Amino acid sequence: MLSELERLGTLAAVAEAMHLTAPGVSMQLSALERELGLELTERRGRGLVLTPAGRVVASHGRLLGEQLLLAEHEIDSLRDGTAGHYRLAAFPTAARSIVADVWADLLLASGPTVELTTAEPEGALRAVLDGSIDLAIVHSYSNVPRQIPSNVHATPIGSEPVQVAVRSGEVHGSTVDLRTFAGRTWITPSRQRTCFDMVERACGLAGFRPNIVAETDDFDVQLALVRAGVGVALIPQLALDRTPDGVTVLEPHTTIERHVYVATRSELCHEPGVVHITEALTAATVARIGERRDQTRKRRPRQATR
Amino acid sequence: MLSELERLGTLAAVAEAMHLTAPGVSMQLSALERELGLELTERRGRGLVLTPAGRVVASHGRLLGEQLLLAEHEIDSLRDGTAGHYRLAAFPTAARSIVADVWADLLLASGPTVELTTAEPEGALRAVLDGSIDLAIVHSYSNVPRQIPSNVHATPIGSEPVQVAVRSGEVHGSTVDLRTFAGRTWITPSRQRTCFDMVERACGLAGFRPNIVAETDDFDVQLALVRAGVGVALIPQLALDRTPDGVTVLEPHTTIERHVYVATRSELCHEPGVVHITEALTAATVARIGERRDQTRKRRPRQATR
DNA sequence: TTTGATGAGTAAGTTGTGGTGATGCTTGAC
DNA sequence: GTCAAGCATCACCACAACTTACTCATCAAA
Repeated sequence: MLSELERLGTLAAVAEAMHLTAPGVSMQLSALERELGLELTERRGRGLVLTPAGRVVASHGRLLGEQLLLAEHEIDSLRDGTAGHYRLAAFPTAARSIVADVWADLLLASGPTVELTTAEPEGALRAVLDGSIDLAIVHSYSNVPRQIPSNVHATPIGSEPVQVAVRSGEVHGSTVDLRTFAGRTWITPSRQRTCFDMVERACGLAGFRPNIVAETDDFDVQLALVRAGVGVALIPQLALDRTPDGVTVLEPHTTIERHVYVATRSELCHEPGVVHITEALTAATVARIGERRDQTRKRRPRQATR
Repeated sequence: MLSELERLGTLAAVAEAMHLTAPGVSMQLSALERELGLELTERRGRGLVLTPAGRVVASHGRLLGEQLLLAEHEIDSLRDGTAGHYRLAAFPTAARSIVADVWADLLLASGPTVELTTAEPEGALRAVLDGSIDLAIVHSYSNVPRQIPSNVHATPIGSEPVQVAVRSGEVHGSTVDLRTFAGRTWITPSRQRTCFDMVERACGLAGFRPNIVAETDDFDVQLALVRAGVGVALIPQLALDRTPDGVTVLEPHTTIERHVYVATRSELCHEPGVVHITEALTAATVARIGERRDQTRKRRPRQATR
């Protein structure tokens, strides 16, 4: 009201501009003067003008109004998913590939913002359940089904093949039977990971137990060890984008897929912002793993339930 | 409320923190959700947690709260005169001397801020009357009484002597009788100024009419003309801080004083901020004109009235 | 499994703020 | 001098915000 009064000069004009009556405005202003213990207006002729103090208060009022307008605008964008802030957890390989890709797009598009932590699927799903995380990027191997809690919704965003990494020159051809490596030493993820189970089961299906000589969750470390001739390893496609020279990647005869999902609490899964981010992640995953996989992928991963 | 809820986790705790009852808070929040068309909270066990949208709204609420707090703080300072914003007019010589001095102090002290325009006393007083200026620094010569409008209050902040400026070598000694220059050519302010009347009356009192060959309100220009030997001039002390070489300044036998006032509308004259600025201006004037004048000044300028 | 404690949500009742309309007073224009 | 414009005050009304009382859900301990 003060700000309008400064602009319009008379209380009657302010009242009209604000769709009120003059007494209403008058009472509001005198109430404010009483409350603040300051003279804000001063009669000049038939009109009212602001005192210096009134002008200061008016400018604060304008500032508050602008802030409120800003808030309203962002809240409007919240409704259609073009704004918002989400806490995202992703397993490290996804974080450094698809999340990094999407993040750049989000920054450009001034869409929703995210806050990233890296976590293995087990921990990420727990965090989704207890509410400390809004979105989790998790994975599950085709030979190690993952339990998804009942009130968590997992949207598949892509699948990638698991490949065999061997020292260059050891094996020829582009595909290979795992049996070939029955007698070899193996490099695997650490035992508490489902990635470890994936390796164990793949070898089991091929009829042998792997002779494990190194355990690490860092696929870059695994690749370095493979290169050094320490052993062989099963490594998902996404982690192979920086395969060092001296390491050859082969497709196993028995395909193993790693399915990637975006997991949220069921209540959130239809939120426009979540949908928006999920779509962006899907696009990034497709771009990373490539259309090529769309043909080879026989069984499209369906929504995982308990 | 949302912000507190984010911090405290339960609605009951929020209610207690805000000295309300739980249903009150509950109704407020559900009203907000209805109004915005967004789910802001979500039940988790016995408590309530914010949805991602809720967190965004909460952060806007916090921002608004901070802005409001800032406003309250400044309004508090408004009451004791340590904040505020005032529109100040000053005659050019005062603007470049005492106002410039005070401005630096105000910036340092984070006290009230000012907005300066330069104006000759006539215009400045008109602006004070019509409200477009809060404070005016005006002057009046001891031999040209100035009309101060009835509802304008003028506080004297200092007095300065008017000196005779002549080309160096023309006259010897430190004081001089104006009669000496009866036959000389004169440089004066322009005719519509009271400064002009001051010169005319001073010469009249000395028994002659000045032979005016140059009119300019800029005392620096007057000094340059004096130096060039165009004529002599009567110049107030404040304008003499940069007397060029080749110009000698003499005290006339009949003292002429220029009184400097801060003029405000009567309603404003006791406002703490106005008092604060007036005091600062007084201090700056004393510092400029010097304590020396306090002795020579016989008649302390009293508050001017109609 | 039952039971009690804690907490969210709903319903009904109360209060006080924020507004309107009528009226009186001041100011400025014709 | 008269009239219109505009602010302030008063009486009155409506509704938003809050309270109390109660119900229902959840969780922990017996």
